[in-house]
This record gives sequence, structure tokens and C-alpha cells, in this order.
Amino acid sequence: MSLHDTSKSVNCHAMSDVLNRIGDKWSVMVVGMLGRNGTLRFNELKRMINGVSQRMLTLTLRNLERDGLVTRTIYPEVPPRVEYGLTEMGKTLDGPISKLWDWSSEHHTAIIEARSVYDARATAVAAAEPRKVAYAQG
Amino acid sequence: MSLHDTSKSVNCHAMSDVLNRIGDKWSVMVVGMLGRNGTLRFNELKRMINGVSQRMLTLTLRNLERDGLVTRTIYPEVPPRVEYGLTEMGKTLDGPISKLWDWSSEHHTAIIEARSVYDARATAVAAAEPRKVAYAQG
DNA sequence: CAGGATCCTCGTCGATACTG
DNA sequence: CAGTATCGACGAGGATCCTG
Repeated sequence: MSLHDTSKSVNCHAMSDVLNRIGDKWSVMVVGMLGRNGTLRFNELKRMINGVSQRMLTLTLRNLERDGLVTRTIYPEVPPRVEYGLTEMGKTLDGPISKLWDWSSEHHTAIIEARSVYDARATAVAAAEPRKVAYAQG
Repeated sequence: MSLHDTSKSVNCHAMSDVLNRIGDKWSVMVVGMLGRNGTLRFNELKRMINGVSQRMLTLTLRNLERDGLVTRTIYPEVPPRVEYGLTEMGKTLDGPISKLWDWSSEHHTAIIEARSVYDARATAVAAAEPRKVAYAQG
């Protein structure tokens, strides 16, 4: 088949590295938001992303900027204004992320359901098996 | 434009929830591997994934199973044999993940480069600005 | 408004040892 | 082989306060 262990290792490394950034929840959010809205200010992002702390948003943006995915434009005004946008590379990432996004909203319900099924079964099994305790105490 | 804040919030929630699972490095790896190879045993996955601990692989597989993305088949033999595969929903996830995978290997180099550029600039700025210290100490 | 600095907590993960 | 159980270390991340 099409599986070469060597190339697999290399891809694995690249994925591993890239995933450390883009696999991050907030990064995906930021790229998604910027991909949809073009350009946003710090507090606009903060409001839209819902749950992100100021610290995390700052760090996320810095990392994305460092990786060449996000541009940071400072307007020397008062009050200060900083706008964030996607670089060309960032825009190419928006494609895959959108796919992921679509997948999420499409299958979210199914996942929630699968979880409750799994949990119900797990609980049932746990309840049906107090034997361990009985033996241990007997 | 096509941005509705309300639907955004909902999607944000769904993404947030889903990303907690699939945004996880190991989960992506596992789904990727299973997507490519069809079905794999525990230690096969462990060997292929390169760096995952036995504990993390177990947890990852349990979570994926719980979310209805991975099947777990136990063969009552000795020595024990357990095979993992993707569910139908899991297979649909393999698409988006493959996109991400491809993107990773395609842009990995550019990212590494962007980082070193950024770091070089950051270092230069830090070196060019000992004024703070000078003022503070003067 | 946009962030830097700090503290502190909670969860994550790896290592290890044991089981069926 | 395929796990479970436990512990300890570490770092991510939130809360808070402060600056330009």
C-alpha cells in the first residue's frame, strides 16, 4: 500500500510540530475569525472568541505572527489601534481549518450523542460489576 | 457579509467542544494512521505514532471511542488482541484531517523559516533597547 | 485600547509498577 | 499483548494589577 514508514516519520515530525500550533484551540479560532472577517482588532477578536483570556489571546496572536500566519499592524494613534489579519500563508491555512469547522458543526450533535451512549454503557457496566469489591472484602 | 454573531456563537461552542478532542495532537495522529491503514492493533499504533506514551495512547483511543469516532474490537484470544478502526463518522473526519496533514508538510519549512526571522528580529530589538535598563539604573 | 508582568492553580502527561 | 492504577513534575492557562 501507500505507507512508507520513513516518509511517515518525517510527516509525523512536521505534523507534530505544526499541530503544536494549529492544533491549539485558540489558534484555530483566531485563524477562523480572521479568515471570515478579513481584519480585526484585538478586542474585537477577544469579544468574538468567547472565553479566551486576554493573556491567551495575546500569546496566540504572537505565536501566529511568529509562524508567519498572521500580520500585526500598529496604528500610532491615541487610543492605540492594532489590527490583525492573515498573511498569504495564513489564508491558505484557512481552507483546511474551514473544513474542520464545517465538520465540527456538522457532527457535533452526533458526538454529543455518542458520548452519552458511551457513558450510559460505562455506568451500567460499573454498576453491574461490584464483584471485585465483594471478593476483595469477602 | 456572511457573519452572523449569533450563529457564530453557536459554531464557536461546537468548534470549542470538538477541538478539545480533535485539536489534540495524539487524536489527530491516531485518526490519521487509522485512516491510512484501515485497522491497527494497540502496539502497532504505539510504534507508528512515535513519542506517544502507552498511557496517552490508551486515553486518546478511549476518548475517540467515546466520541464515536473509533471502533474497538476485542478478540478473546491469548495473547489478547485488540484492533482499532475508524467508524463511519471517523472516516468523514479523516478528510479534513488529511487536508491539515497535507498543509503541514507543505508549509512546514516556511513556518520554520518565519520563526527564525521573527526570532532574529526580536533578538535584535532586545539588543538595541537596553535603554530601559539604563534609565532604570541611571 | 492593547498589552506586559506576576502569581497561583489545576490539569496534563510521563514514568513506573501491576494485572488478566 | 493490552491495558489499569498511582504518583510526581511540569506547564498551560486564568485572574489580577499595571503601563503607554
